[in-house]
Amino acid sequence: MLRERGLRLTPQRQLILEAVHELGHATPEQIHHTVRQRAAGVNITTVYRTLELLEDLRLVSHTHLSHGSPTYHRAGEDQHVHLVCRDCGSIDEVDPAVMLPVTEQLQRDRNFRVDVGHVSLFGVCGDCKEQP
Amino acid sequence: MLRERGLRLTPQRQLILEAVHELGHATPEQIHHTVRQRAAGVNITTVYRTLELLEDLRLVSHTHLSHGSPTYHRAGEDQHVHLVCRDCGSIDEVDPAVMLPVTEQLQRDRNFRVDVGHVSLFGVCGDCKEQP
DNA sequence: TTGCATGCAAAAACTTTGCATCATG
DNA sequence: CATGATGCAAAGTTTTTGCATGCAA
Repeated sequence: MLRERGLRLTPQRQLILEAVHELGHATPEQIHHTVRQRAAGVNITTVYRTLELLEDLRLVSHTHLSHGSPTYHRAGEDQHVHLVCRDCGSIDEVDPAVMLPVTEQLQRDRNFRVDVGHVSLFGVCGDCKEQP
Repeated sequence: MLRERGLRLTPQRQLILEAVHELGHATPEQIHHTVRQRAAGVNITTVYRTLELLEDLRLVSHTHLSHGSPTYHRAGEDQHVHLVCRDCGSIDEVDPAVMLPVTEQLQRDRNFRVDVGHVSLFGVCGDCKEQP
């Protein structure tokens, strides 16, 4: 995909994409930390630049979970909806199919096409509901 | 509500809450700008601290729209779901009822309670779909 | 009068930019 | 070997913190 666009395949880019896959959901800083374990010299700047690039290529996607930095995750075929617990911060994933009734209705009523791979739903997870 | 918790009602807090209501969806900086038109001395620090407080009290809520600062909006009775266009940045609001099928299923299957007032759905609005 | 709230300044956290050097294709 | 990519340093943004002062109750 990189070469198609006249771009270069570098070790840094490979490592960063691998880290996103391994971590599931991670901030630029967490990704940087993971990459550094394999290649100590990689700069945080490169992480930011590469994440932006990978997002352009639709290889990763990001969402904002409550406060702080955005988190990046794999994108593409196996999209998923995020369930973010506002109490414990856990991130669960569900099949985007759960959104179908909503996306269809919004398509009909508002002519709005929801980007399902980008959805994060805030709330309270089962564990936290039991411990108020 | 403030007094119930032993907190104080100050002009700054009133103005900030008013600004959130007037603006609909606004970043801390936009809120600060609006508040300053009525009271020039109000500090951005106070805006941040007050928004956090008002969120605690469930009087406002925030969501993250793509990149940049979070946006704050009124919360409480008249909750709404946000439709954010990734192309033109417009923010539309819809009745949270559209989410009912999803929230019910997640409640059943995952024991996850969705905070409907906090939902933002990314996608492409009708206007932008016609102009690629 | 009490102590919560504010303003100010400074620090912290996060992200972007410019430029010389490196290394992919 | 041309030019896209990286590392470094520095600047830009956004948010948080510490502390003295101010003011609501």
